Amino acid sequence: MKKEELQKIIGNRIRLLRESKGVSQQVLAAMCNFEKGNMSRIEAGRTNPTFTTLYKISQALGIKITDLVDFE
Amino acid sequence: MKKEELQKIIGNRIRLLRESKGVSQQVLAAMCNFEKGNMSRIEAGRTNPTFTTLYKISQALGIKITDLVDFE
DNA sequence: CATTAAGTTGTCATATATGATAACCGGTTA
DNA sequence: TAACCGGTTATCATATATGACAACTTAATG
Repeated sequence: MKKEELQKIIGNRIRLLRESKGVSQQVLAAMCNFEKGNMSRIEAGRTNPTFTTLYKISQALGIKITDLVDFE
Repeated sequence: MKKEELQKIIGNRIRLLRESKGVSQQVLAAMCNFEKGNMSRIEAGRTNPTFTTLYKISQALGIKITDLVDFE
């Protein structure tokens, strides 16, 4: 599995979960203490997030990180 | 939860899983296409691995990434 | 039409992950 | 003792994540 593909997968998963919670990128980003533009990049798969970034997002979404990375 | 703490948690988890498979850092690192020194850093919690690095490690360990990040 | 909200994109500085190399340590084994 | 193995640590160059900011688009709303 190639890097860009993985980034898209995790990005799409974050988007899916975020939308299921009915929260905007803006709000979710703020809960993670960063800007909406950065959240957009992550969801678009244009970055390879670190473990701690994924953890922050999972916390903000109110889910476990295991559920955040649960794909395939 | 602070960054360093999270890094240690994931590092310890990788070590635990690696040892349970009875494989050395050297061998696991090679399966991930990097050097043993880098695996040592990750396990020691001295780095904040990216999503793709965690994925590579989970694949090398023959487990799902959900199981790799399954802690607490 | 003007304003606002949501999202995208480009750019920047700074921090740090990655991957490699080498030196080193402790234990084991020939 | 010497050689080897598993692991640690320091250091380096390079790539890229992070976080912030601004400009832009589109859609909805006053």
